[in-house]
Amino acid sequence: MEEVRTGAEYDQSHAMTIADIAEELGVSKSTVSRVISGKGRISDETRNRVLSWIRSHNYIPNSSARALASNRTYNAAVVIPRDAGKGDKPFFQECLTGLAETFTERGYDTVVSIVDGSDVSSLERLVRHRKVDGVVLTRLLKNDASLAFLQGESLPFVVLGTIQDDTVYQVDSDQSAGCYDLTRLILDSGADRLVLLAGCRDYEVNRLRYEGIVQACEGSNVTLLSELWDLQTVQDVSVALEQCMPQKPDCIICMDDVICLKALSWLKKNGYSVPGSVRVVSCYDSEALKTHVPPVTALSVSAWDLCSTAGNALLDIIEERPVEQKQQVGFQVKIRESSRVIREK
Amino acid sequence: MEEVRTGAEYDQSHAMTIADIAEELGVSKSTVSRVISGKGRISDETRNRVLSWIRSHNYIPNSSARALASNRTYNAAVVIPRDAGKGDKPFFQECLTGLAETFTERGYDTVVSIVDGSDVSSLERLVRHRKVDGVVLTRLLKNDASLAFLQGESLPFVVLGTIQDDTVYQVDSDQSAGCYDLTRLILDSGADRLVLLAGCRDYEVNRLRYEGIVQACEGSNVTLLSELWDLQTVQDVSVALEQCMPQKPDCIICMDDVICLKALSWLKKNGYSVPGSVRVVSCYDSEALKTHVPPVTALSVSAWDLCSTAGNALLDIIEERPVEQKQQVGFQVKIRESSRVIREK
DNA sequence: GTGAAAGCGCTAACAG
DNA sequence: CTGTTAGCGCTTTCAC
Repeated sequence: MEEVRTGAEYDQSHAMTIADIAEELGVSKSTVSRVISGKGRISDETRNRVLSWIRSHNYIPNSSARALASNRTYNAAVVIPRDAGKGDKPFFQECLTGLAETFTERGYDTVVSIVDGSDVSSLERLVRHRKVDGVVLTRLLKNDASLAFLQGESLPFVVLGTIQDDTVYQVDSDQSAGCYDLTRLILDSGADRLVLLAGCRDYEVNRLRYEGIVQACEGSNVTLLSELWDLQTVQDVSVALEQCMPQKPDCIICMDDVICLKALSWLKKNGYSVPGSVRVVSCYDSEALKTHVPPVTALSVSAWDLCSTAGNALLDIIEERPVEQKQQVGFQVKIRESSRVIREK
Repeated sequence: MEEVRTGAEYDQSHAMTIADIAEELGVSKSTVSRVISGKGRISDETRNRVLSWIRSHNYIPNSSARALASNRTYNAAVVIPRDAGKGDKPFFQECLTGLAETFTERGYDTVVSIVDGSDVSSLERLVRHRKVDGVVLTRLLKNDASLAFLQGESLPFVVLGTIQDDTVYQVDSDQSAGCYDLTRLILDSGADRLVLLAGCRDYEVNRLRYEGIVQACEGSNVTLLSELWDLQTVQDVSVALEQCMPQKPDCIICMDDVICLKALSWLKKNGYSVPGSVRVVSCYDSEALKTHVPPVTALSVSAWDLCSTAGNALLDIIEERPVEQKQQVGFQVKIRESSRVIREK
């Protein structure tokens, strides 16, 4: 039974095919194909014979052939912004890991596409070459080029984040609600002189966070002392703080962990203690904030939840299962030292 | 010329094929195939006719078909440890970005495989399904399971890191030499009471760093006051420091940025100033170290150099160009505040 | 339940 | 230089 190909099993170039299996087992190729795909009726006996042969010979089908014939690659793409290297590092890392894991579990492999601002050529190639069955976008800009491109193609995709257009599948934590809660927490504990240190206005996520913050403030008839936008560099943050610290804020709201860390570093250098002279909170949690001295109060969303939801949604769309257009995952306000009330007002 | 398929160009399911092109242009499929692949002789006229048709119709070949026929997927895999989420984050992120960029430039797409310790099943599937033409491993453990698996397959691969076996393609910075230089620097500026805070003994890279450190010490007839290994958690590092600070070291060598940050945090909490009461250096640089207060002296290797070298090496192997078995990229000792000499001895 | 046969879209000898 | 002819390995009607 095995004399013909002995030893050849280890040679990639002479890998077995369903034809080999069919021949050895005295059945037809289609029969073998059927038991592999699980489609069509097969007698238990035949199925078992084929399956056990496959297992014992460690057969794995050639996916290019399968892709060509079935028009399905069993690959899914995840799009990562090139500048993930700066800034929100852990988040995209976790996204990638989480998505890859979800895909793997369901028999798909993960292709990455790094896009740089509006240059989505790598994504374009991937999609046009039909190398993937679907795409998940891990971040959304205003006028997002990847989004625009994908909307023009007829390929399933889901975005991590929130977007007005409800023809696109999206999963997000409720950023507004989260920031609302976080801000409420601050306000309720007596703060009323708030400043906001924010990042790039182009990010949809920042808009949503802002919305939540402002809503909470309005609810308490508080207005932000200052709001500084488009903070990128250490320099930017320093300038922003120099500008707003004279206003004697009692709490600084940072829109993400990166800005927050820069702010904390400036505060320390300039002799402000946290939370003694000013309290600090962040709308995005990270390891660094957690281990900071003092630990920083922050809004925490589980990238893993986000990704497993998004990944499964994508595969469901691909496999034509029903999927909700808009899904949300939970968030948590992690209350830590940096927002402690030192002196009651 | 376009009347037949008007509008169909936007429909993935009716994408054009070389057969369509051949027909419309009155040439044969192989002619079209030849101009696309650039193989074989074609008259300039024919080539231009085909090329301009392709461009104006925005034709892109179907890669599954190409893969099946040519036995080449134009995909390359990068293997990332699952626990990249904890610890060395930026490094793997940069690796992925760097490799993806290199691959893209040369017409390949990037497939990721997250492996979890010795569970390399996702890599196995990828390789056995023949979904990639080659693999780069971004980290090496002692008895690395991915390595072992790949050595059994006849698929090109290159590893980031150093390994004894010189049948495997490898690219690395000279970790030993780098750590040697770093340690020398410390010793030459008068330190002689050194302690080492180290991570997992299983990492080849840690062994190499250790080697360099020890060599430098021997050159100066200094022995490490203590060396603490397998430090993972904040807790581990605290215990380690509680144990070695009573020995009054004048410099703490941390094997990587993660350990270093934990150490710095402990030192601060426990009233030690850096570099005042003790100097601190790290064998691996990171953004956090650079922006730390004070900035930390560290050995810096450019993940980007590493990756572009490794990525190109892999593709060269795949495309059967000559490649050196072992390549090294440079490193730099970034001298910063944390190792400043406060009181000359 | 199973088999025969016709592709999927591209590549690669082999002729001319 | 270009066309003809087989496939690559799997899926998928359509018969039996």
